[in-house]
Amino acid sequence: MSLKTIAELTGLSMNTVSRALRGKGYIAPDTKAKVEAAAREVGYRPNRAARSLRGGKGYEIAVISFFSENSRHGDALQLDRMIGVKQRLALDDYEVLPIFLFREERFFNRNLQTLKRLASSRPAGAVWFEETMALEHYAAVAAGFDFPVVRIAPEPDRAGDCVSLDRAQGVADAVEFLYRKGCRRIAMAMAGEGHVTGFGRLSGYCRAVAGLGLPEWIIRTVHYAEDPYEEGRSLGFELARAAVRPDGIVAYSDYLAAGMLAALNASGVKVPDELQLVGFDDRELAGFTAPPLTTLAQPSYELGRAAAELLLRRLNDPGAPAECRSVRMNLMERNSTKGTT
Amino acid sequence: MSLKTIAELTGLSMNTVSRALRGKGYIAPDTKAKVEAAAREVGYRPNRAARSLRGGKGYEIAVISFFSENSRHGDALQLDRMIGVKQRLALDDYEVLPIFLFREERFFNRNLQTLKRLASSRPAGAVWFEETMALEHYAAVAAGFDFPVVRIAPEPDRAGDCVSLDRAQGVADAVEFLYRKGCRRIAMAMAGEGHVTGFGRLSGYCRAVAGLGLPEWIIRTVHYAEDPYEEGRSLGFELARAAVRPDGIVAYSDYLAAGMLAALNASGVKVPDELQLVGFDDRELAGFTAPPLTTLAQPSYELGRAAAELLLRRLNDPGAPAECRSVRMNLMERNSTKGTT
DNA sequence: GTATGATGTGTTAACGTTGAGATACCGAGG
DNA sequence: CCTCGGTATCTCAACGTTAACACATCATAC
Repeated sequence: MSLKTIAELTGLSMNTVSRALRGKGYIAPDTKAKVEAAAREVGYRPNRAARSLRGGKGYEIAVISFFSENSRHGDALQLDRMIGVKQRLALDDYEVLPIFLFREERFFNRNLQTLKRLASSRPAGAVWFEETMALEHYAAVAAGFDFPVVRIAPEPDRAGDCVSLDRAQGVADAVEFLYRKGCRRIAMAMAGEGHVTGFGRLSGYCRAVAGLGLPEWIIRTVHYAEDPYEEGRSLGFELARAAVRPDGIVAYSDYLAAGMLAALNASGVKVPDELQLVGFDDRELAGFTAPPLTTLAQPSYELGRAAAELLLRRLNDPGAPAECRSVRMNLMERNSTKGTT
Repeated sequence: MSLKTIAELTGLSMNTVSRALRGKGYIAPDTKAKVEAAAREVGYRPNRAARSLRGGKGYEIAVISFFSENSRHGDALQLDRMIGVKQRLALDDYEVLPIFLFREERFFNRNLQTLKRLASSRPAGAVWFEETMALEHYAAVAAGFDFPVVRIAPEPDRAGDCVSLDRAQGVADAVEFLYRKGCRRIAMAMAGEGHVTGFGRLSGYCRAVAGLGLPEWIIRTVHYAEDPYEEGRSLGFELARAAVRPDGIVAYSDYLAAGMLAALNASGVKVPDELQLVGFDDRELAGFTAPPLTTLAQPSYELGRAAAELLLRRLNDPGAPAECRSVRMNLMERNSTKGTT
C-alpha cells in the first residue's frame, strides 16, 4: 500500500497519484476522483518515514514537559495537556513526541543534552509546557532549533507564539465569587513568590479587591518548608490563633489550601462557616479534602489544544505574525465555600 | 551530518562507515576508531526517517494508555509509567509514541480506529498499559499488528511477553505488616470485584491471613455508587456503627480508603488507634488525607522500565521464549497505621 | 603453487515520497 | 501556418540508510 500500488491500480504514474492525493499542481478532476477511490479501497496511508526523509523534516511535534526526580508522582496536569495536544494533532496527522526534562536545576546539563538530541531528530515543531522553567533558560540550545516552538507563558508576550493561562482573571473571579458569598475580608494566601506565575495571581487579587472596595490582605508564608502542604498547615495554625481572621481566602495552590484546611479543621475553625477557602489548579486532591475544595480549575486539555492549534497555524503559515492566546480558568464549586442560599 | 559527510571526511565508502558505526560485519579496528572519531567530531546522529524507510519498520514504541472522557483528571500513574518506558528506551534510541484510548465502552469503535491507524504507522513495538481493558478485547485488530506487544497482565501468563504487578504479594505484605502492628482482626475491603485485578488482591489477603492463623474477614460494598470514594464513605459509616470492627483493614484502592477514612473521622473512630488502615496504589491523595494514608505503592516507573526492557529484548531476539516479569509493590508507611514502637 | 577461507572494503539498488523538469496535447491569437 | 500559454501527465533524481553482492588482499593448507 504505497503510491506504487495505487499507480499500478489506476495505470497512472506515481507522481500523478501523489499530486492527486495532495491536491497540488495540475490534476484532472476525474483523475483525482479515480485516485482517491483507489486509495480508499486499498486503505492507503502515506509513509511518514519516506515523507520525512524527502522533506528533511519530521512529522512529530515534541511535547516538552517536566518531572521531578525525587517526586514519586508525575504531574497529572501535564498528562492532560499532552492529551489535549495529541487529540488536536491527530486530526492533522502529526504525532506527539513526549520529552521529559528534569525540574531540578542540578540536571541542567542533562536537560541540555536531551534538547540537543531533540534538535537533531528534527521534529516539525514543539510545545514548551512550563512557565517556571522558561524556554529562555535554555536559550543557547533553543537558538539552534530550526522548528517553531509554542510556549506556555506566564503573561501574553510578544516573543513568539504562546498560550497563557489567565490566572489574574481566575483569581479575580474567585474573589468576586467570595464577595457574593458574603465575604468582606478576603485575603490571598501566597507561597512560592519567586515563581513568575505568582504575579498574575497577585495582580488579579489586587485588581478584584480594589474593584470591590475591599482592603488588600495578603498572607505570606514564612517559607519554612519546601513543601507547600506543610506551608499551608503552618499558615492554617497561625490563622487559627490569630485575633482577627479573613472570612474568605484564595490560596496560591491546592496543596497550600489543603494544608490550611487540615490545620483549620484540627484547630476547630469551621470551613466554610467561619472561613471560606478557594484553592488553585483543581488537582485531584481537591475533590478529596474535608470539605472538598472549591478551586480554580486549570483547563489542561484546552491549554494543550490551544497550543497545538497555534503550532499548526505556524506550520501552515510560517510568516504569520506571532499570536498569543489566553485561556480562562473555571471556578469549580465544592464545599469549602458556602452553598447557594 | 550524514554518513556521506563522514565518508568524505575519512575517505571511506558510506557503507564502510555504516558498518563501522554499527559494528556489523567485518571492519578493521583502526578503521572503526577513525570513523567513530569523525562521527563524534561532526556530531553525527543517524537519520531515523531513512533508517525506518529502509528497514520498513519505525523506531517508535507505542505506549498505549487509557483515559476517561468524563474525568477531569488524567491518571498520574499512567504518566509515570510512560516516563519509565521513555527513560529506558532513550538509552536504545527508540522514541515513545503515546496512544490514548478511551476507557468508556461506547468509544470502542473509535479506539478500534485509533489502533488501526497505529498499525498502519508501523511502530517497532508497543506497550499495552492496562489490565482491565485487555488487549484481547481488541483481538480483531491486534491480530493485524506486525510488531511485538508487551502487555501489563493481571497475572503472569503464557500468552506472550508481559509484566505483572504482584498485587497478591503486596496485599499479603500489608496484612503481615498490620499483624506486626498488633492487629488480630484484619479485614480486606473490596470494591469493583468485577475487575480482573481484584483476584490478586483477594488471594493475597486470603493467603496471608491463613498463614497467620487469622480468620478471613472480607468487607464488600453494597456498590451503591460508581465513585469508589463514596463507596468508601458509606462503608466507613457502616463500620463506625458496627458492634464489632476489624482493627486493621487493607483497602482495595486509595480512593476507597480515603472515603472510609473521611467517614471514620467524621464518626469519631480513631485512626490509627482504634483501626489501622492501608490503602492501595499510593495515589497522590494518599499523602494528603488526615492522617496520611499508609499504602501499597505501585512502582509505576519500574513497571514502565520493565515493559521497555522486555520489548527491547523481543526486538533484539524475536524468537526468544515469552517472558513474564513480576514487579513487587512497596509498602509506603504513613500515619494511618501505628508508628514504630 | 594454487585453491580456500577469512577479512576488509567498495558498488549498487532499494525503501516511499516529492520537486524539478520534460513531454504532450489543446485552444486561442498572430 | 506556427507560436504561445495553460493544462495534464510522466520521467528522473534525490533524501540517508542498509542489505546483497562483488571485489581485493592476505594467510593458511593442500
